[in-house]
Amino acid sequence: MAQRVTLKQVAVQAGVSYQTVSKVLNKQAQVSKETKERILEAVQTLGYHPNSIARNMRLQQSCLIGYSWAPAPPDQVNPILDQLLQSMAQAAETAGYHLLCFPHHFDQETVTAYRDLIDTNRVDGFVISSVEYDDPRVTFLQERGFPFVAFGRSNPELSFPFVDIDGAAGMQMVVEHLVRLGHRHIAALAWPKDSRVGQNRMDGYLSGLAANGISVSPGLILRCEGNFQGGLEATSRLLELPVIQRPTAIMAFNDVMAIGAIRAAQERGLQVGVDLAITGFDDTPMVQYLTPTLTSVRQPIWEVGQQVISILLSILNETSLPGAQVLVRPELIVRESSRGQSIQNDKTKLVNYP
Amino acid sequence: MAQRVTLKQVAVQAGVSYQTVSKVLNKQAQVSKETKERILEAVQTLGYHPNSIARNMRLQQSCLIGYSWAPAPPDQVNPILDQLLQSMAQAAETAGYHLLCFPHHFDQETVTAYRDLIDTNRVDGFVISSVEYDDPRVTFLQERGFPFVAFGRSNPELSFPFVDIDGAAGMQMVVEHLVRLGHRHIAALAWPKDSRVGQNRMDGYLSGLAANGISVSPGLILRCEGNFQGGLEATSRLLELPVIQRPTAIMAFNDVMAIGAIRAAQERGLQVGVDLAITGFDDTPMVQYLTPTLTSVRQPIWEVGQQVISILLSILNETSLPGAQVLVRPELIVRESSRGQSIQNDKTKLVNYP
DNA sequence: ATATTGAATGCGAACGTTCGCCCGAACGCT
DNA sequence: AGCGTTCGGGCGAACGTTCGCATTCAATAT
Repeated sequence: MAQRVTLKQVAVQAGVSYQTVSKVLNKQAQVSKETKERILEAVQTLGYHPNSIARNMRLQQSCLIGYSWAPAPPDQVNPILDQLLQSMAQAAETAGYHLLCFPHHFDQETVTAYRDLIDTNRVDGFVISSVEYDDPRVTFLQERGFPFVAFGRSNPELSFPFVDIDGAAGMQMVVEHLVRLGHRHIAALAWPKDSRVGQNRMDGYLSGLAANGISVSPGLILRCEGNFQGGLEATSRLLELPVIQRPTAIMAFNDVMAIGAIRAAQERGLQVGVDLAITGFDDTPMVQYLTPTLTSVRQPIWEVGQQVISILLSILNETSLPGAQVLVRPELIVRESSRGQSIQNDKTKLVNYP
Repeated sequence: MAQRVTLKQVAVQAGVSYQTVSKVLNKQAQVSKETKERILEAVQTLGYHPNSIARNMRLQQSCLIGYSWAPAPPDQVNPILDQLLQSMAQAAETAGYHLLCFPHHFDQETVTAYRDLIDTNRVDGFVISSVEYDDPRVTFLQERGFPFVAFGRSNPELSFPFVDIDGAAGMQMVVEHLVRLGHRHIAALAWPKDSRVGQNRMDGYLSGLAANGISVSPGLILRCEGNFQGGLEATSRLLELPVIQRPTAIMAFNDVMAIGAIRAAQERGLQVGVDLAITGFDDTPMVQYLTPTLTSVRQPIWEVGQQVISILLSILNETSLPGAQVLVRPELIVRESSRGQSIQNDKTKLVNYP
């Protein structure tokens, strides 16, 4: 491996003190044009690159942003992880920052890993995701006064910078879409009450119904686990209701529940999209290849990643409005499962309500 | 934010020089029992944690492992990213290392990002994945003599440390399985010839046939893009062959192609799993919820992550056998699409050929 | 009694930067 | 001619560690 080139070697080559080289490179000094050129030339020929560890040492920062996430359960895949990481990494890189990814620990206290990274000065800030009510990470980081930005909200009374998807708006779009198709009996496959994201989507479902003058039928709201089995069983129960109470449309709170719902309907010989509308949430890439293709709500993850990093960087540079809170609108993707058309495999229509 | 505690403060508290504190903490010195206890007590009460930037500065290392990956195309999801990252991050953490994730650049020369990270001393080593023939990263890192481990092989003549899935073995398991069910006309939905992974899987397909005394029918090998559309169109062509040439089983080189194949078969009114066997590769979590559920090959990603990091760490500690090359066996997951049974949704049988 | 060991600890130096202060020279002004 | 101002650049210091060598003191061997 080539020996590292340092400031001093450049300085010798250019015949100046090494501190002057540093000044030139940081564009902050008043140096004559000639010496400046001489120095830059020496930098070129020697192939000098600043040692970031030494810079970090001097500047008392690491230029690293910590990020950790809960792994997806084995029967599911995290549909946004790839894009979120790429987006955040890209936004960070342009500012000279990088992402430090650390593993999620179920067993021990969650905040331990965060504390260690702070105590050892490894990171300058955090991005946290999958934020829940009374999230221990939020309270911990707030107590320590350590910079962080959340992807997702928490308790309304807690005030901290976040970026979140407007899940309520997304659900409202779905309701709107179904109502236009003539549906009035719209069921919801919801999550347990302790889910913050679930509550947000529920709000959208309810306000969507209200906005269209539809009264809520408690029997059409089923709370269950957000997986295939949950969607399957809940839908089975819905389809056993007396005809007059039975829903003509089912809104699942995520895609994998919708897939369970489709299976339940098909087992009863129903043609999804014709006899019964079913919608999902997340727009997992594969749902466009289901039979029928699934109507879902797509989250603008790239934008979330950009915003999260942008806010965090402004906090780190202390150029921030203290409590930036951003909501981004998702996008409704209408497909066969809610359209009542015959099945075609290559048509996907994008509808984005403004 | 609390003022940072340094070695010197601990030293003052314990009444020794700060270098002695360092020695105690690194367990390398001969210090008396009493002072050792006094120092450790001071460390406790002051809450001292070593500043990792300063350590890195002194030790001329960053304890960071660089990792970058090509994002999945928009209609697909990377089924292994989550688990691979968690596995690598976990393995790294136990050795005091962390993952530095940087974005993939399509436009510029791929190695630029790698070069920058090396030049600025940001990372101690790399993990690279999606390795192809004549991969520029391999040649670049070999030239620079910079530590790295690959997830995936490249040209056979290149010698570097890697961990790879034995894709050939996986495909052979599939052939074996299909032959036991009585299939003799087994088609392959393959990838373009420049794909290293594709070639590896093709080898397994061919040797699997040979091992069972089945001669290769060139008409049953179709090369196409590894996406839904590719699988759909290739399967359509296969199903238009004269009955005597038509395959009774189709092995797709990945899951999303298999999904396209299923669609093509269903459009012709075939019952997949009964009239025609179809298999995938990767065992993307969602394929267990397809109709019919999909037989696929599962890759032991957790193990890959552990091995990759373990090898890299041994290189960094110079305790390595120079060219560790590890193959891990995948696992065949048999489901309805190749079983010829009526459709049931909750039965998944695992078969792992030894 | 003196030389030889060994343990326990102190001390200087270095890793590669950045920052602020200082100093000399040149310049323009009264 | 004297004085303040600006420009160009040098220099010391510090960030918090770790490492190797020097030093002290007591114990043992000669």
